[in-house]
Amino acid sequence: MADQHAATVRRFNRTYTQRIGALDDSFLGTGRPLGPSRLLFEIGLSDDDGATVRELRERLGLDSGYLSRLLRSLEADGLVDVRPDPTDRRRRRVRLTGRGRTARRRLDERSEDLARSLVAPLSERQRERLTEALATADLLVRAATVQLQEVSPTDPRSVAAMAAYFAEIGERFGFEPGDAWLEDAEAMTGPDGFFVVATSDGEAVACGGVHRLPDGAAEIKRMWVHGDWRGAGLGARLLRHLEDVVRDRGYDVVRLDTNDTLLEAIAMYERAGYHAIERYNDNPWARRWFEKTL
Amino acid sequence: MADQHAATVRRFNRTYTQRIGALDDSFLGTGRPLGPSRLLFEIGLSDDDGATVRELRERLGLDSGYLSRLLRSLEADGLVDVRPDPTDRRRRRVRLTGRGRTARRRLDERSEDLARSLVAPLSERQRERLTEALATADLLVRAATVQLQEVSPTDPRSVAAMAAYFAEIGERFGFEPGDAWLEDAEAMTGPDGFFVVATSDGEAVACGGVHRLPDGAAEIKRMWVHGDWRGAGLGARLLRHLEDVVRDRGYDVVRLDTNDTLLEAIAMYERAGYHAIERYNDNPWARRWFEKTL
DNA sequence: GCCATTGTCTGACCTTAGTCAGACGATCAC
DNA sequence: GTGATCGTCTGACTAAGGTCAGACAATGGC
Repeated sequence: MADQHAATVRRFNRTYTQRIGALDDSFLGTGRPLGPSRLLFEIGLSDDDGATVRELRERLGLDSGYLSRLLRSLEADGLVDVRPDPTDRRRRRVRLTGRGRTARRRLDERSEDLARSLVAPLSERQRERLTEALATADLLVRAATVQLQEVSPTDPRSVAAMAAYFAEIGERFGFEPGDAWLEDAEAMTGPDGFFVVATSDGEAVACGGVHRLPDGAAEIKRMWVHGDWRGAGLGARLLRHLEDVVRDRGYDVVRLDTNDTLLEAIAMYERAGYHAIERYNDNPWARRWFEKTL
Repeated sequence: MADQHAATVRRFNRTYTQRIGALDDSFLGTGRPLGPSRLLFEIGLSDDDGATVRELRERLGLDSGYLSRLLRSLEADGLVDVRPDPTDRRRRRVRLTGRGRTARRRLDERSEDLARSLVAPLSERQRERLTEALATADLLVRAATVQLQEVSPTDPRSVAAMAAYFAEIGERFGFEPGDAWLEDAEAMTGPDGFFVVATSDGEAVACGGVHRLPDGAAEIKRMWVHGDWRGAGLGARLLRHLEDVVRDRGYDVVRLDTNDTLLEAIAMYERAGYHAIERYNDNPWARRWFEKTL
């Protein structure tokens, strides 16, 4: 079974590398070599403020020296504009110039043409099947390659994730975190607590934290999955990961609370072996309480 | 609609290049750079006779000088054995040595591990969804990138395709081509006839020919699609292509015959606008006759 | 037997991609 | 204010990937 999955992935890899990869390289190479083209493409994805060099480095996974050189070549061609970030003058912000946007648009068109020419020989029904299959594969490959990492709850990624979390429950239940946020953050560090963020392309797509309850049990809090990512099994994976770390830290009981309208979350907790218990805290927003013995 | 297909393809491309492509490169690079590794891999796909240099060049799409150099480096490492082909001493046949097979196997294992590690974070159900999606995408991408080209009916690819065709109808209907094969081949060249082969990875996966009937109509013959490729729309595409060329050559009527057990073929002809007519030839194997006005 | 063609190889050459060590200014913690 | 750290850049270097023109032997067509 496992072998069959691997075999399919490998077969697909071969097909992809030969048929699309080759085309892809040629499409990006409109006069410019691949490196600069990819960079141009990536810069164009940023908002009006542009991107910092560091962001680009992470998104593209490039060496700092190499990236710097690539930027210089784009700058020499008048395609980008690099200037210090006013809030931190060590950082530099990169933005497309007018010419850069034009070049980027041309690249975009070439890429679009390429994609169209790939599906052109197919019938409409086949095209739909292919599109559906690729969309599924895309979602799952992204989900499979999400990075789970323990970071400080005050790390920008954590803050972004928790802000999204609070915005969401604020909208749904009128919940307002107030100052509790900061106190909690502190509890989720040190020897007893921790915080985990799942990132994809450097963006936080899920998070969850653990702190110690007065009676010595661990409590999972702030568990959140980005709306676009629900249904990809990310929640279950994150939960599993949190439990693994909790176990390593010597806990043997985990508790958590949730609202009774979050049916999918409740179902997931139950599938993961949690059972309902009595109210163990005074969280006004919570309606259901769960516990699991590790 | 069309834009949605292209957008999905592009989105997938981006995901693929970032997540799998990068890993893929690293996996193949076991000490050896990518080029030699891919070559090693490709040589290992051939049968015991090995592959000719030309075959490898086509399958990998490499420059002849470059390939020659790559071969030399593998040869220097004692991984392959290159010697003249006894039937045509201009050609050279490449075969893996014992060490080559070992190296190739190691590569294979790494690739397998990589594929497994990609799907590892997913649940079994997700793995199945991914596998299914990739298999579908694989088939359709292959189908979309099949090359249709007009070649002589005596070209090795044509001969291979027709041999497969005759073997198949021989098995199903006890049909024996006898000498008719050669005469027909001649009719499918020159100004009045032609022969088209569809190839994928250099292998013939479908074929079809056209010759002129005594009354001036065109007749499609030897239309065949490889068993593994049925259901991918290749037959319809080939038929459309043949019709296009037929029209260019100034014909305005096309006819063809088939056996009544080939239900799928018949359905395809009907979908393509062919209508049944009376027997117009003395082909003992035929039970149905069709015509289409272009 | 001759000439054109085919199949492969060699040498010379070029671009792209990427690494590494260190320089240098800006910022942060105290 | 100072030392540590951060963020970016520069210079020097290397390997990989690839192109092109021609050499040369084997083969096929006539």
